[in-house]
Amino acid sequence: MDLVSYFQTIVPLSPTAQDALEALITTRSYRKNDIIQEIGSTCRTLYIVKSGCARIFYWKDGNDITEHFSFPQELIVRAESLFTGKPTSKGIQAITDTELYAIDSLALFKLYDQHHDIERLFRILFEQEYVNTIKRIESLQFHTAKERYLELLKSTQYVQHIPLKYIASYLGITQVSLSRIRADLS
Amino acid sequence: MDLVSYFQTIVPLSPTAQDALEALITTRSYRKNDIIQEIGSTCRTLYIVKSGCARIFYWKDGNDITEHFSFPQELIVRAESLFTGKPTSKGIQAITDTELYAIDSLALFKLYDQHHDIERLFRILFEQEYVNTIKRIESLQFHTAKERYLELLKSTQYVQHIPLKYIASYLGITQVSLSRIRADLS
DNA sequence: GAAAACATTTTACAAATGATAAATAATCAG
DNA sequence: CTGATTATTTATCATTTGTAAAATGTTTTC
Repeated sequence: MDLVSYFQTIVPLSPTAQDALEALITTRSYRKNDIIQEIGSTCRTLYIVKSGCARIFYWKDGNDITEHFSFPQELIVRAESLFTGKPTSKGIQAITDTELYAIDSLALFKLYDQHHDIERLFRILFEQEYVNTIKRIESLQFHTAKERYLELLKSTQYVQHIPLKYIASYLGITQVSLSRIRADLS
Repeated sequence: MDLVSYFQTIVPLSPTAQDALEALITTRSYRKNDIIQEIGSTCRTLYIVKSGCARIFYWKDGNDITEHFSFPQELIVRAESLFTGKPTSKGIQAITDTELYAIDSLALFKLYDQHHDIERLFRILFEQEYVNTIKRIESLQFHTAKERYLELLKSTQYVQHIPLKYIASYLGITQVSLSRIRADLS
């Protein structure tokens, strides 16, 4: 499905809003492991996954930490930079070969002024992200690592394409620990 | 400071928007430990703390878990219910004697249609909440319990009024474990 | 296809945290 | 004020997770 059509399922958009938004959307392709946005940069582009999957990651004490995975139709944005205009110590990387829809953030924010419905659309999209993030906190706060792993497995078939080391840090545990959990399960 | 004046520091509001918003804001007082919103209810009111502090909490396996603390000038809202219209297994409780600004959510959403600037104001307020939540994930994902406790201590002086059992579950550890951490620090 | 690079599992031991119960300390209601 | 209730600390032991290093498995590159 076309991206603007998908947006229409969330908020009805006026024809001019549709056109204005359409004009901003480009498609970009990345190979497995490509860096999509560099660590330390400022977010100036919103992405939505068209195909493949990608992750938000950062370095902490010499370890590569995965903070977030995105799969088709999902946003992938370093929100703490997008909303503050400040650089972030996080980056975005393609996990598999990946196609993304890209939207320039400054151009989008200009559209907010002219098109109330576009601002509303992205308000709602980010509200949904916010709710997902709250659920993630529940999970990190009071589920065991094993429970969190099983939850992730259920969430999407794409998990099988993701290297374990990425999954381990996403779950907040070491690779060794995840390996033990997997050994226990079989 | 008056709440609408505070809002103006975030987004300029037209005089009619100011009046419309002002008309929605009421003040409510609660005594320590009062339940502000019941577990299982649907969120129909946004609150902003005027004085005191409050928490969002839920029950998990017979344990009372604190998910969030709010202090003066901060929002306290069960977002997963506000944005979905569905009931939530979370509640809101006053930790100390507390005064809240209250805004009816359905009335607010109606104002969104008439006042682009009001929708923008709350878009930005919730974007800020979203960013805070992302920071919380970083903290839960890769800081030790001791680091998370020290971080919380730094964040606000109000922490001293909060019972340890609430703090422990907020940090994702048991009360006993938090007690040990405190013993280590002195 | 073989060497090199990278990913995952296993092992052994240390440290952190959980569970339970009991001991103290602090707060509240009459 | 005093007993009752609630909150916090301490102790013990079990479990989970971390760290480091080595072994094994898989993928990539030439």
